[in-house]
Amino acid sequence: MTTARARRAVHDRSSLLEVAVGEFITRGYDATSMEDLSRAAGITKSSFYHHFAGKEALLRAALERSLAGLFALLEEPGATDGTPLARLRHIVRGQIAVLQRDLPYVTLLLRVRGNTESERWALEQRRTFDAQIATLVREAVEAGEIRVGVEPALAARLLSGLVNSVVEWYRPGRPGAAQLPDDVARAAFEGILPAAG
Amino acid sequence: MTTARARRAVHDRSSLLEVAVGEFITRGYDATSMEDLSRAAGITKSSFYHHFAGKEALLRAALERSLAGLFALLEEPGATDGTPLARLRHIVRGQIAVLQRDLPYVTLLLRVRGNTESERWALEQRRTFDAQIATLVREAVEAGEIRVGVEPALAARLLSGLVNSVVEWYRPGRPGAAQLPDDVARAAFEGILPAAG
DNA sequence: GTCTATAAATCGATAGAC
DNA sequence: GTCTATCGATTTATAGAC
Repeated sequence: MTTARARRAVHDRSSLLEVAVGEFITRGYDATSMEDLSRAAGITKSSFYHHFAGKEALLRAALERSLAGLFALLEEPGATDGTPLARLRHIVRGQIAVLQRDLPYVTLLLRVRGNTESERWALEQRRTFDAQIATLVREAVEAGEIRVGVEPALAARLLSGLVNSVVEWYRPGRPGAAQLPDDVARAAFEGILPAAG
Repeated sequence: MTTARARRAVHDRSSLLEVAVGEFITRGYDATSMEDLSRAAGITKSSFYHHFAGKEALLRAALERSLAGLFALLEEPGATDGTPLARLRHIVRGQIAVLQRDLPYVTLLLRVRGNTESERWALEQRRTFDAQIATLVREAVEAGEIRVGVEPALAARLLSGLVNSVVEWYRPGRPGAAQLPDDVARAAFEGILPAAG
C-alpha cells in the first residue's frame, strides 16, 4: 500500500524530479499543479516544498539536466575535430543518443515556451545550441562538402525539426534502438524518402 | 456592403479569435487567462464571454480552422490521383502552403497536448492525418518508387517533424515564400544535407 | 520529512445594469 | 455589446505541530 511506501524516506530530489517531469510531459507544465505533483509522488504539497523551492525550481532542474547533456555533446572530440560534415554527422547521431538516454528531460526541453525565467533561459540555451549547428552547416557548404538546395539557415532548422521529432517516436525498449542514431543521420543526409534506383 | 458602421464593430468572433490565437501561441493555452485575452482585445472579460462560451470554445474554433485546411488538402486531385510518390510530393508541398496561409492556427494545432476534450479531439484528428501520410509512404516503398533506409513508419514521423518545423522558421513577408513548398519537398526527398558532387 | 490548516492571489464563469 | 461586481473553485506557497 501507499502507506508503507510513504512512511519510508524514498523521496529525494532526484526521484521527485523524475515524477515531476513525467507529469509536466503528460499535462504540460502550466496545467500541472503542485497538488498534481504531490499526488503523483504519494506525498503532500507541503512535503514536496520541503525538497524543492517551488514549481519553477523543478522545471529549472529538469531543463538544466537536459541542456547539460546536449552541450556536453558539443565538447566531444568528434564534434570539435574533423571536417564540418564529419562533425555534423557526429552531432546528429549524438543528439539522438542523448534523446534516447534522457528522453523525458529532452521532451520537456522541446516543449518549453517562455513564460517563466527558467523557460526563457532554456530557450536562449537552445538558440545557442542551434546556432552552432547552423554555423557548421554553413561551413560544410562553403567547404564544398554538401550542396543544400535552400538557405543554410533553413536547412539547419529542418535538420532540427527532423532530429527533435524523434522524441515522439522513440520509446525505451523499442527494438532497433541501437541503430536509431545512424538511421536518423542517414535520413537527414540522404533524404527521408529518396528515389529508388 | 461593409459600411463604416460595420468596420467600427471590430469585436466580432473572427477578430477576437485571431487575438486569442496570438495569445495562446505566445503564452501557451493553459497559461493564458480570459483576463489576458480580454486585455489583449481591449474589452473586459464579460464582453469576451458575450462572443464565446468560454476559453475552450476559442481553442476549439481555432483547431477546427487549422484542421479543416489540412484535411481539405487531402481531397485535392493531386493528393488522390497518381502514384504514391507523386501524391506524397503534392501533400508535402500543400502542407507548407497551408502552414504559410494559416500560420498561427497551424502553430497552435502543433502545440496541443491533450488536457481538454477539444485538445484530445485535435490530437486524434492529427493522428488520422499522419496515418494517411504513413500509408502513402508504405505504398511508395512497396511500389518501388522510394527506398527508405528505415521503417516506413519512422520515415513518416521524420517527414512530419521536418515539415512541421517550418512553423518555427516561416514568417509572413519573408522573401522566398513562394519557393518554400518546393524547397522543403526537395529537402525531404533528396536530403537536407546531401553530399556534394 | 511528513503532516494539517490556511493565507493570498488568480482562475473561469455569471448576474444584471445600461 | 460593453460594463461593474462578484461567486466559488483552484493555485502557489507558508506556518507550525509531530
